Amino acid sequence: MPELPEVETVRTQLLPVLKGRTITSVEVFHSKTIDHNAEFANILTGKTMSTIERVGKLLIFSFLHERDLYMLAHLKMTGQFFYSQQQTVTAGGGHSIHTQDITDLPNKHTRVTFELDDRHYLHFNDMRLFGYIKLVDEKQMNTARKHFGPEPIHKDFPVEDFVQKIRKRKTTVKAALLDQTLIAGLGNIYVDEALFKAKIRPTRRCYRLSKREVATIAHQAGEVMRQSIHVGGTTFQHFLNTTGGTGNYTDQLKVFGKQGTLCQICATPIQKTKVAGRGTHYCPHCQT
DNA sequence: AATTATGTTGCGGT
DNA sequence: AACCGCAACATAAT
Repeated sequence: MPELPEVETVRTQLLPVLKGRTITSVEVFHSKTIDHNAEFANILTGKTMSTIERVGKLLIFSFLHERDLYMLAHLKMTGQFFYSQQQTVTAGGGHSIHTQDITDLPNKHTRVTFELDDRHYLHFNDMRLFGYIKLVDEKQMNTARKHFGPEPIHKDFPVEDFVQKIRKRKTTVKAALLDQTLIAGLGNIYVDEALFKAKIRPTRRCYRLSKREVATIAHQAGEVMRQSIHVGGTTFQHFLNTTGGTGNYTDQLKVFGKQGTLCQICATPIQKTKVAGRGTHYCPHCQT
């Protein structure tokens, strides 16, 4: 499940290898992925990549000398970008369970392949077809940006404003933290991890949280995502980075997927329940 | 072999 | 405006 740290990992891997590269051809294997845009390949062919930005879990690609064309990419649940070299000789297969053999691309889950002018390819794989890559103009790009609230990894995250907004909500704190317009970048994994570090139960009602508790949640959300970015994100089920490797934050998860194991702080078994319609993990002793 | 859980986002309805 | 439930999908597990 790519959340902010995983998408940022992809962005920082792609930027140096794609910047300045010209797209020489585009192959679309599944039309839904590109929003059924018949001109997708035509428009991109010959375009030179420049910046890659990330807002929440959304990637925004821009192109040299193109002020009114942007490519938005969302991985949703199972989207993956893979960067591979053109094959000149047949390579032997890898045997790892989790990592993808990058020489075996495109494969049955590849939805779009971009051919680059330096004998490399960029592949977009997406098993469940929720992800998308779409071309938009500047106005649409700015509209997409406005959808996202502030990011807790940012130094000037507006804590006071966040406290005010959160405390107006009637839902559980878990539901609020998943709302990308309120705070951007958290998904199911990092919400559970942040709430564990903040010692707050996911079922707590927003309006019953103290100002200090809300500020702590924002702080811990930033901490957990910054630390995850530092080690290349979390691979829980599907996430792989652009070279097919896994994220190393998986080893540092305290509650997500840890139901039945003992809390590292108090040795109480970690519980799993459903909150806000989502699988939710917490320590019943540490989190109150 | 049919059913269920998985998780992000956007939409319709309250 | 806030909130809820569900749809969009494919696959593994039951």
